[in-house]
Amino acid sequence: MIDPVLLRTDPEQLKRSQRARGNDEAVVDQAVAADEARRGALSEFERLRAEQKEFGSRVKAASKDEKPALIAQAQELAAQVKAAEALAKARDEEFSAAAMRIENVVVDGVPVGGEENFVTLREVGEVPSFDFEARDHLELGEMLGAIDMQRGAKVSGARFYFLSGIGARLEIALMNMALDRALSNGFTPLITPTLVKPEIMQGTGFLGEHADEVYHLKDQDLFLTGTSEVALAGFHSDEIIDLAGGPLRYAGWSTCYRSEAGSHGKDTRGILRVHQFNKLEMFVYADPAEAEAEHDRLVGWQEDMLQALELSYRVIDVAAGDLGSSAARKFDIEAWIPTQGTYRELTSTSNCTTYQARRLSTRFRGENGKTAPVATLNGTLATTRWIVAILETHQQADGSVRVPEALRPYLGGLEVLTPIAGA
RNA sequence: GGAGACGUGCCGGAGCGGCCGAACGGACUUCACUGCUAAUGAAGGGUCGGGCUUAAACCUGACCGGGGGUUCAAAUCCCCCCGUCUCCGCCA
Repeated sequence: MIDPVLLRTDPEQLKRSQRARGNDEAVVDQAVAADEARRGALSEFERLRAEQKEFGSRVKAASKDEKPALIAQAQELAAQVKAAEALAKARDEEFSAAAMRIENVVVDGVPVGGEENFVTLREVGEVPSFDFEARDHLELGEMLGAIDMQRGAKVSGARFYFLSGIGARLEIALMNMALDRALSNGFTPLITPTLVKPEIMQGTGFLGEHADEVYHLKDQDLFLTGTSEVALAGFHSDEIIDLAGGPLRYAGWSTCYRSEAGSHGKDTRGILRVHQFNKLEMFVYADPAEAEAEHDRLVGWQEDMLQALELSYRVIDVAAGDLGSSAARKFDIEAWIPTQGTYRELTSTSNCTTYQARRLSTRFRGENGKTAPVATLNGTLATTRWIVAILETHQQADGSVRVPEALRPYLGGLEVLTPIAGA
């Protein structure tokens, strides 16, 4: 939800943002008109309601003979109030619907345009090269007895898998390493619900353009979350939180579910794109004034992880047209995947400014003691997908995989993953 | 799954259908007193909107778990939903 005051005072700014995203800017004018209609209807209702209240006390004070006449008048007034209230409510809903169509105002400097218009901020690490034919992550995973797609498909269908043996350990190691780092950066760990109510799903904006990618349990009317961001954003909904001691940082550990509707035939091999995976997600509630600085910190912590895992990557500033409706800016970190000869997304971090918090009603007390919406930010710290980059980047000629030093403590000191016999 | 009780402000806890945005405690803020703290005394408060304003002040509406309804008038009466607690049963 955009700031309604901004809508009144500076609709041009909203239009500029809509244009940068490639969205319709007419919705801004529609929202302005709806806001006026709403306020007019509200004033009328309030005027009548005040009159009714005043009338009510006269009825009470009236003598027995006066009462019937007064009550008759009051009944008429009551009907008017009821009609005015219904109108005000309808106008308010129209305004909300119109305002919801406006997406978050992008931060200055975000590249204009669509998916292909991203700007590369930096490339880090040397792109790995091999003096042998590199194997892809699935081939390696099968040799190591780490990934079992066939049985995944047998049990649950396409895009499901088992992580077995060292594969299972590798994922846990990765997640634990991320968690340790999050803890040392002051994050509070949370293991979150992965089924949430419709209003929480709605509030986080995932029922917008991503609606068809979300699993829905019809009988219970619950949604399976595609990221713990959903539950983490809902965590402080309808609350006034205390940011006096700095931002509130949470690290959410959860399984994530994505239907991947519309991506048939894409990334069908291996665990790059799957229906279910694990993720450690950073989520921050911050003073809006600190949001951009915090966003940079989140990217920094993500880069620390990739560097510790000795991966080659680039950081991109995602273009306005490719941002989710809640995001004002988004940085993706993409790791080099040798067998694909390209960079693939391992992390994504968004600054949602106050957009998400306004919808979920999460506020804080500013210096003047007044409440104001907080800024929310989120970013990936580790996911199952990272295994793809790790296996491919650190593979050796015999199909073994060198374990990056930083990860070894989480694998009982293991230095190399070796293919299992008969694989 | 069955039976019952309950959901009021930051917390505890009252509340006859109109005098209730809500008694009374506590916490909190400010002021006074005290060498400091404590204690004591006094005063003050919620949230979200609308109007008028440079702003404050001011006027005004909504909000007593959520949503409907009855009534001239609802925290108070009725219905539905959600949540919490207790007991019984069942499964772990």
